[in-house]
Amino acid sequence: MVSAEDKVILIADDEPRMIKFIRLNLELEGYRVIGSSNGLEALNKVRVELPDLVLLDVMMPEMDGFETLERIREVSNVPVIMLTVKAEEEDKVRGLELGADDYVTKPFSPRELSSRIKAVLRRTEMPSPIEKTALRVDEDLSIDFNRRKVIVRGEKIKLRPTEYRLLYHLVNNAGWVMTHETLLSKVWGYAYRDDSHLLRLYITYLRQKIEPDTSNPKYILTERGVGYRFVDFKREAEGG
Amino acid sequence: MVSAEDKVILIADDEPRMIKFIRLNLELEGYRVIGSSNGLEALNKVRVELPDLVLLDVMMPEMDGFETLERIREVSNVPVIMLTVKAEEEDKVRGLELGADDYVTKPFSPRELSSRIKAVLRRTEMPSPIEKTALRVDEDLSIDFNRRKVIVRGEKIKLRPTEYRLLYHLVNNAGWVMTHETLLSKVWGYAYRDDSHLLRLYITYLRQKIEPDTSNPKYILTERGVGYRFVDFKREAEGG
DNA sequence: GGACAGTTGACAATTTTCTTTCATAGTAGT
DNA sequence: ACTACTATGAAAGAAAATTGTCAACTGTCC
Repeated sequence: MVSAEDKVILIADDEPRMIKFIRLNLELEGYRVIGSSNGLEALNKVRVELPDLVLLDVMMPEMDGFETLERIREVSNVPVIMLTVKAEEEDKVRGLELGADDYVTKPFSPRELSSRIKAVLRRTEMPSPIEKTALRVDEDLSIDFNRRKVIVRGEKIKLRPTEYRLLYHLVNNAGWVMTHETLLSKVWGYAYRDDSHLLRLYITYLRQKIEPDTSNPKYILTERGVGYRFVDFKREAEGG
Repeated sequence: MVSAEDKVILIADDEPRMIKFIRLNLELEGYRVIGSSNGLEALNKVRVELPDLVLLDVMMPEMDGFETLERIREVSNVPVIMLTVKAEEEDKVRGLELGADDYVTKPFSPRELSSRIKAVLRRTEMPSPIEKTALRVDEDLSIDFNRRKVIVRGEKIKLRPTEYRLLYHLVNNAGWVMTHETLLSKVWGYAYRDDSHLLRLYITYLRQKIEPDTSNPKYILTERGVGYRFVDFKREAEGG
């Protein structure tokens, strides 16, 4: 389904030549590569593009790699590999403590970078779901991703694997709009990113299973022309 | 947030610096850390200290990680994560077959180690050990894993060794979905993890022996595309 | 040999996935 | 308000994958 070929890698580096160099090599291996020239841009793209891995240059103007990493960690658990010129032990420790997954010192060979990426992806591929136990969306719907159980108005419902994966991505980003492309890419793989028919079909399936009123959805909301959004139940509950 | 409070982690590594590095990071997260510099020492401490998890370096003088793991398994079911320098596929297989719970390759980041530990603890924590006494699933089925006895509608039935092991893993994780891979790996060994045909066959055998109606199973439920799940009889009984 | 556990092969039944088609709802322009 | 247009939703069924079962084959132990 989602093969290694569908992995999206985000690079943040203020040196355009470095981005070009990395992009060239990674695309050869079948990754999809997104570039960004500063920390803030990278931070935004992490939210929007949901990359599978981030390469973060430590030395960038304005917002350096460490600060960027810190702020990425506030919104995402995406694996991060830090890039730096010197192998300062102190930098390394700091990066790792802030939640980096690995460290590569410049200059590096394409082979080295590639093998580090593979290693990190392999390690982090384990299910990183919403750790807790059952998730209570509201009194009518609760979802337990660990036990793979969805309860609708007191009854356990059956979800097919694809429906389940789609729901997972929607709920995991509750409150945020997921574009058609992103959802297709995450659930079916990058090659399906234009197949909006499929997405609509499975959205329908899901709604028929969890929505009380299909023609007036309260969980899976349509964002016309953009994508879908799962209701932000965490904030809704607070009443703010 | 999973509290690491009062979890005890035992490390076995002949490199004092590695122990120091791990200790530093794990204590920051609230674990209690016990070090040991060789396999024999680790084995003793497993018996005495009853740790919640063991980190076992593969390469140690005298008694290596595999042998240590083997001997630990004779006296304890404590979860074990193996540490090794290279991701040798062969080593990995061997470790998993001997009953390791996970595998981390050096060098690793604190973040990675921490998340692996959390994952393993979460996995191994939930299913309460059913060893103690005979288990009454419902009025038609009870199982005594101590005496290797299974009673179906009042009559003792005979299970073959493999059927028995399969049932054991299913019941031991009642309410949780066990993936094909996990079951195959636990029951037949890691090398069989792709042989889903075998699994299906034994599921059939088991059902024919314990289910009142094979075509509508009430104990062993199919989770299509994923694996199987033994009914969560503990919760079902409560009526929640 | 005979009994038994384990494994492999074949195949039908079932379920899931995807394609196609048509209907409907929303939007912009007039 | 009407029309034309686009995006979305729903229905039906073909195609593909998964699952359950029967039967045959292998090897071991007595």
